[in-house]
Amino acid sequence: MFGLADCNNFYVSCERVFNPSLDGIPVVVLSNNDGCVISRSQEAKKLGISMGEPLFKIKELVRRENIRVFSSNFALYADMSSRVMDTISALVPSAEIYSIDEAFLNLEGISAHELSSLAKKITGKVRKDTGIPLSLGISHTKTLAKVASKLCKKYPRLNNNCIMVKNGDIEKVLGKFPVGDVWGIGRQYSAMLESNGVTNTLDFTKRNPTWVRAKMNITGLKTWRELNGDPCFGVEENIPDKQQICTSRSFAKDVYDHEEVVRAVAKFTSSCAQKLRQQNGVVGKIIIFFYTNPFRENVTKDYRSIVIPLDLPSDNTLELVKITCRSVIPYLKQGCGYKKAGVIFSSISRKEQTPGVLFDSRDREKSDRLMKCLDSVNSRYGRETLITATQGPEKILYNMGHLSPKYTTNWDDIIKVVL
DNA sequence: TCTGGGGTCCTAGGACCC
DNA sequence: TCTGGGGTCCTAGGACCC
Repeated sequence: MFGLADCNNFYVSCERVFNPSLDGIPVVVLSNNDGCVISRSQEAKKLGISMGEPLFKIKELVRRENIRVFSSNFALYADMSSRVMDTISALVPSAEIYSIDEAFLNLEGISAHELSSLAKKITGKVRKDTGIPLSLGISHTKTLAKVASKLCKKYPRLNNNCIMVKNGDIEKVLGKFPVGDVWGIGRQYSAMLESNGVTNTLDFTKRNPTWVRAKMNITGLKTWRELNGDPCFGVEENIPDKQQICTSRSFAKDVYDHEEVVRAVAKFTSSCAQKLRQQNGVVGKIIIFFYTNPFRENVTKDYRSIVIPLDLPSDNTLELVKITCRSVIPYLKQGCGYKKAGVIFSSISRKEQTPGVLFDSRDREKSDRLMKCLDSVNSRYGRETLITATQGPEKILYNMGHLSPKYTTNWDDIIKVVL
């Protein structure tokens, strides 16, 4: 048996834990740079605000309905997430943290009559200990458990628990479940299925597997099998190393001063390097991209991505920043106002498994000591206490005008709240 | 004026090997 | 009429996820 635990309206719920005046009223949380809506309270959903809606398109609605708006406070959400995940993990044989607000549960060895009380225990304890409302779906496969958890959100009378195990029940549910809402079936496939006469999920499960394989490849076939009760995915406990690490941001304005773009690239590179060292990796290839505002007309447009293969794999912020900044300069076009830039680390390998290089003149021990020092200063005194000179004092602005306090991770904010 | 930021897996096709 | 047979590795692009 598999479970899927999914926090309801997670970012909004995090804001509400520390600010109960937000209960019962419409609340939304915005993406970085205050661009789009990425989390909505039930009341906000009722007002017709959809996921990914740009803020400027609903300005009038926000004013009229008195909707409370928040910038994304990822320090807070990440900390709340780990509290939720710890609470869940303590109650089940094992769990896979699937995203910031979701976990798959391995319910092996738990008898059918115990499931219901366990489910109540999990949602109850998470609510009590962390303040976060949680939906829990249970079924024979991960994909079916996902369906069950979505039912919780649709039917309040389920009380956030949905155990979907009887064949008759499953058929009834799938007969009404839109195929596009199934985990693994996105926009393209649901359009394709619809044009082939498949609308609900039960229709899909009745299709011939050969047809599914031909139209949707092996991934689609696995989804089909899972919906038919045949598990294809297990609960993965060990978090694998990332194969790619990316840091990118949109800027508040179009940036014409190219020195500012270079500084941003330095900042993104440092951030990637720090994430890279956390998993003891070294990077073999870097991709830098930057572009002008794609939504704006009548301006000089530019979109570029630069691929830099490294001769010597590295995890040293100073080396990497030097490389990315030097590489980006010749490609920035005069007269272009850049709106977004990013850095991707690719071809990542584990440091201890990377062979040495014959003509490597670098002093790796010294480099390791320096990076260790850099990371420990920044972890102790705050993320950008120690930065490269190239990164310089920050000038590029990011819109983050509705940020709540870091209630759980920043001492100044904690003290403010307590007082 | 204002439009997010991360990731994964799979496949086809090209370049290469003997 | 006739043009080998068996592989691997890499990359770009397309689909998906939250």
